[in-house]
Amino acid sequence: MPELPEVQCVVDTLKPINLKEIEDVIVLDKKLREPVQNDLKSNLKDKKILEVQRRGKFIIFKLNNGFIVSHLGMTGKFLIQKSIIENKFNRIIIKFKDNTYLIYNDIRKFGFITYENNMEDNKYIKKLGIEPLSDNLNGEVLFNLSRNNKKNIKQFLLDQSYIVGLGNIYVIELMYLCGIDPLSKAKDLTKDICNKLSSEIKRILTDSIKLGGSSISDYRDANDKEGSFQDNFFAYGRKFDDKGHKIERIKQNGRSTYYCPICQNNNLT
DNA sequence: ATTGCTTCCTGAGCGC
DNA sequence: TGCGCTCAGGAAGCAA
Repeated sequence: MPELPEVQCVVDTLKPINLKEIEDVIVLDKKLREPVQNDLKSNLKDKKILEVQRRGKFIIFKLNNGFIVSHLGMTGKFLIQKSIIENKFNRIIIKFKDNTYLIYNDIRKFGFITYENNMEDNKYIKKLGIEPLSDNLNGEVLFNLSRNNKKNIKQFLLDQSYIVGLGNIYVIELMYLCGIDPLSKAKDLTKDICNKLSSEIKRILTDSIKLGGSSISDYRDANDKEGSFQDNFFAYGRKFDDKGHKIERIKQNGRSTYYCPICQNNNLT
């Protein structure tokens, strides 16, 4: 579900919890992707939230002592509430000393929250690749990363150890925008396509963040507000593109790919 | 070392 | 109305 823009919008809307102190943690369901730690409550009690950051699709809450690391999976949400709004998918409730709440709500339970004493060598974070909105990503870096890479291009872009933050939707959109045949291999990318891809990655992610991300069904920010970037999709979920070309839908590695066989042929026009 | 299939979980939407 | 099927912003874990 949430890809980089959605996670960034959650992080941005979590700003009001900065400097709040945790009074209590109520675990309603321990069976998340990463089972809720037995000592989560004791580790979080009396801690102060200093800052909320994003790394890839992970959310990192920096505390005065230690960190919370979280991933939203497909349907995870963080919601700031003045009083608890009952919902059967609320999984963890963090109560602050000012009597406001941070709710972790997750229908499918593919997300998680863990407490970490330090972030050095964190098993999730240490595997992550380049932040696409940083200067560390450019066409040349992308070209070098994809050399000799036999993965198909979609798998390559989805792999969080190369570039972080892209998920199924944005990869589909990017391949459409750059005229990339989804059946081609990463090593088939030319320098020109890598340059184009790099700039389109930055543009589409930035544009989506401005529009509050994409809400397909479940995604909401910490204020329970929807994004609107889904109105700007060129390929994902469409039957025809803007040119009237039929959009084909195929399965790649178990996930849907929408693409235009006419336009997506790896030739820059 | 890679590739690709299955798994975790719940709900929506479809055809019959 | 209800059943059975497929699909859904992710990604670890496994077998081949």
